[in-house]
Amino acid sequence: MANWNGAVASREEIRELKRRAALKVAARIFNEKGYHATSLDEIADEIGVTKTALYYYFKNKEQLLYECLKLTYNCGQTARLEAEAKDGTAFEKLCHLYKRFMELLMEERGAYTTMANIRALPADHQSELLDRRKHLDRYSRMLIEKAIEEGAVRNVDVRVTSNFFLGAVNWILRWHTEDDEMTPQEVSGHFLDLFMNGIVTRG
Amino acid sequence: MANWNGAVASREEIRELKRRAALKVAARIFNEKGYHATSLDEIADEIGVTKTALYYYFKNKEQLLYECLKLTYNCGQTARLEAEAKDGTAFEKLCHLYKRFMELLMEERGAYTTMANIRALPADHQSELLDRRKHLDRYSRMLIEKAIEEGAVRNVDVRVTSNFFLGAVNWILRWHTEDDEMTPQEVSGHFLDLFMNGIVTRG
DNA sequence: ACACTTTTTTACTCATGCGTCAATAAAATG
DNA sequence: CATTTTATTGACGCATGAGTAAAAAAGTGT
Repeated sequence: MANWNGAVASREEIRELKRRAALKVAARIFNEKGYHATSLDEIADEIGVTKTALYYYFKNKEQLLYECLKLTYNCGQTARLEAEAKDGTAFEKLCHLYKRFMELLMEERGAYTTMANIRALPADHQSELLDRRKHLDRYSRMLIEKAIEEGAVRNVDVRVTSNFFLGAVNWILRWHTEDDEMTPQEVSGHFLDLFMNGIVTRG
Repeated sequence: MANWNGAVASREEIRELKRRAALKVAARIFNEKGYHATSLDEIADEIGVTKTALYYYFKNKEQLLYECLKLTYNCGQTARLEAEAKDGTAFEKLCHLYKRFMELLMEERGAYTTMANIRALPADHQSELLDRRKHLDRYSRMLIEKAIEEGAVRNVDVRVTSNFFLGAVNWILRWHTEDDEMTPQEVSGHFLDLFMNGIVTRG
């Protein structure tokens, strides 16, 4: 057997690439029209295969949704781990958490932010994702509270503030497309600027 | 025929009340689970009638969606008209527009903010709502621009800023329920505070 | 060229859920 | 209390779209 030393993808790699590509297409359409409004035929058509081919890569439609949502929480988790690893003030960590979360979401085109559809998943996947969401949410609220104690952030309502920014972030994938004139870095920078200016303590 | 002088609702009024109640229930579930994930049976069950009864009040499921979305744009329109009528700076008008829009959305429990499902509507309703959305969006962007010219708002990117706040607002109906501990006024006040502090010019 | 595996398709089944129709119940009218 | 109008129901037709099984096609190694 020829060995191109990794220059040519192996069958396994090709399979994985196709899987990712399918996920990406699915996520794009989910973000545009919503999970339930999207049919597998539609996703398959877009890729250029028949629906049945998808079943070769994914167990079912729920699996597709589950993996898209998992990518979203992976973005959050990565951002959180980075923020935790960093040393600095809670305010700095908060900035890092949000900035990276947004960047990763926009870069990872297989992410899907509409959490309403978590309900469509079987119980075990559902609770797994809800737990991960809670984890991220708790961490972000904790940082806001600490940043208030530090004096960097004024005395805002943590719940309202958290939901405020979460909504703005979740909305991003609805209007920012892959070929947008603005890069993920620009958008996330701008968002962070708007948000942080809204909550910092003023001299 | 008895005339209770309006103290007792007439048949027409009762019919209208039932219609509104049905719309409210539908909107709540739409906001929770999404339009396509919601069945008419589910809505009917919640009200305590059968699906067929709904057809006595609404032409079809799309009609239900259309009216929920229309309520959303009515909120926006009302807020816009009030802002236009007010005299004052663009910044003041902007505050009024957003504040009232949020308040009305939360008060009008039949509103549904997930615009992705506009696509599910027939072409004429679709373009009507898209037009109304565009109208509101243009007005809000115009106010931001004017407020920048006035010097009240710093030189932010209008498109990004507009999407930032729109996302936060659209998300409200996902987490704020009718029996929330915070009133619509409190929530909208807090949101406006966060947003405006993020964009104002600093001395 | 041949056997064998991986990938994709064609042709189907089946459940869900929208929408309709005719029949019934409830309410108003005279 | 009979009659008509209003409101609601139960039982169905039908389209859509998820999911399956078996066959065909494409690819790989000998």
